[in-house]
Amino acid sequence: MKGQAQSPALNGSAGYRMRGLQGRLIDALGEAIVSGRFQPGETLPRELELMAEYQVSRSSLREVLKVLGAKGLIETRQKLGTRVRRQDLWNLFDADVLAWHQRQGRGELILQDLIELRQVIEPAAARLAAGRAGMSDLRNLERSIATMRQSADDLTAYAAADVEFHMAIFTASHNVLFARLAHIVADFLQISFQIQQKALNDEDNRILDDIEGHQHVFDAINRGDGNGAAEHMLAVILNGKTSLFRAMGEPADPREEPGTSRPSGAKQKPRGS
Amino acid sequence: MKGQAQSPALNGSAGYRMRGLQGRLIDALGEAIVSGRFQPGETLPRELELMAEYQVSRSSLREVLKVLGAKGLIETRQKLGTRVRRQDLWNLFDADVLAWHQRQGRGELILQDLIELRQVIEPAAARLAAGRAGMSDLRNLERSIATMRQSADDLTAYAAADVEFHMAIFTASHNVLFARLAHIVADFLQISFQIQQKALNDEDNRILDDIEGHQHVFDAINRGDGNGAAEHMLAVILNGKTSLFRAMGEPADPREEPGTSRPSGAKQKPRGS
DNA sequence: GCCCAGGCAAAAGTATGACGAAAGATCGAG
DNA sequence: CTCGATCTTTCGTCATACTTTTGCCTGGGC
Repeated sequence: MKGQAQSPALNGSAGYRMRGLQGRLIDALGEAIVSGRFQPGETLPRELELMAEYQVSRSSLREVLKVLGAKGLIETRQKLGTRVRRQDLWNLFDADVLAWHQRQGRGELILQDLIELRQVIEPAAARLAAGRAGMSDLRNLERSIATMRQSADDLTAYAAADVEFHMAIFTASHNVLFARLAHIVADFLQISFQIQQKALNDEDNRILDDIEGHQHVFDAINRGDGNGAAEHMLAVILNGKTSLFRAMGEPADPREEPGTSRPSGAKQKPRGS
Repeated sequence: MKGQAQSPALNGSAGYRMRGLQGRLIDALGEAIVSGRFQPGETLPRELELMAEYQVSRSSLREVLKVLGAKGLIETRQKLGTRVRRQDLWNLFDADVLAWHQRQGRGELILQDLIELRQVIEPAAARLAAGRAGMSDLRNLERSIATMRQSADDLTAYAAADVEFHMAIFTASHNVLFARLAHIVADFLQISFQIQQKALNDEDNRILDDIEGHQHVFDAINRGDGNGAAEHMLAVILNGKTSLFRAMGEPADPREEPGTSRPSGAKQKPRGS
């Protein structure tokens, strides 16, 4: 399970299989919606047309639409048809929705928002962990760091151990909502590693710093030092952030324009194909 | 309650309608799973049996199962049947899943975890808002506070305005992930208000303090003071937390918190000078 | 005795056609 | 011009049949 394929759609987070007719259709339609091919507010083709376009039966199509509806992407009502919902209603904390964004241009935007979230969440999780970690939590953390040390030359193994460490922190926080975020962060980390793999190769002494950073987090948790744990965790994330941005060849500059709402401007797209 | 006018969490967040046969079945099965009637790892009855038990056709049942699968509750594979997934794979950031927890005993547990999350997220969102809020954001915030002031005697209107304020903060952070959390927090706040309605009635001078707290948050954002915004937001949340716990007649903190018996705002991120 | 290949069967996956229900659109009565 | 009954479109639900996947069992080979 640990070494699951790095297939683009990080499966394992959704309760359905990505393979098969329906799975592919979920993927295709989800990505089409996220990509903006179907804009929010727009009503996408009726069931009959979709059946024809994607060559599936009504049952399969409807099950697909139900899934997308459960993820908050669409909303379907009788007589009105199926409409794409406002973007802030999409369930962004869903691995699939995240992955669809990832495969579009917006991926990097989400990535930055995710980093901001991590900067806030993970120090807090570490702080909680410092006060609540049990024996098994500490053992998991220790083991992850040990694996990181041992596999400083094997980047794949290193990445896996790193992911394990961060997930163990969330688990040790004993807060189910934080624990849920762990999986989101884990997916994020896997994407990050894919991006910065080359950068890490270039200067792998950074890995040693990284390990030390993780060690400091663990030490703080181990002695119940919540503030210390939070601080060191923040440092770890910020380090990862800078090296990630370097690998992306992007300025570590956050967004500059907060997205001015343009009421007009969007000319109506013609219906049909 | 059947009143769907402002039925809190249930509809509005999911892309499907809660009414109708399927909606009811989604609700019933989801709640049954969350309640533990079907334990994680356990495989629930096959489609034929479920059809018989709930008196629905196979198509409807399968669409229901697809929804629950999309929310991460279950996982269905050929030949094996439908299994309940590990709890940490459930999509807790889904309004329905949260509502199902709410309707069980676990509701209060989640409530506490949610408060912890808010203590971390909302100050951060306020901090971001201080740096990014645009004109329309500030106007929305101002309007919410004004409405709060005007409706200090009408608790329902007050609650609505309060929710609006917190959502406006998230929006002003211009981070889509935070914006997504806004809806979760909004649902939480509505539940909170239902619980503490009587408590607020008892001593409604607390409302005035509450308003002042919100005003301070706005002022800080308005002058671009990130740290100030974060601190005041934390204060607002902690105030709400204590009054909520008082209303629930529960001990304020069953769990041990790491040295935050008196949560001083001093642990904020150190900012250069 | 262990292991792998192949077939069996059970359950989900897919397809089709029909009817029911909701809700926007239309048009006539007042 | 307003109101409301009716119409019509589209999703909601149902029933049934067929296909595909996959766990499991059987049996032969090493």
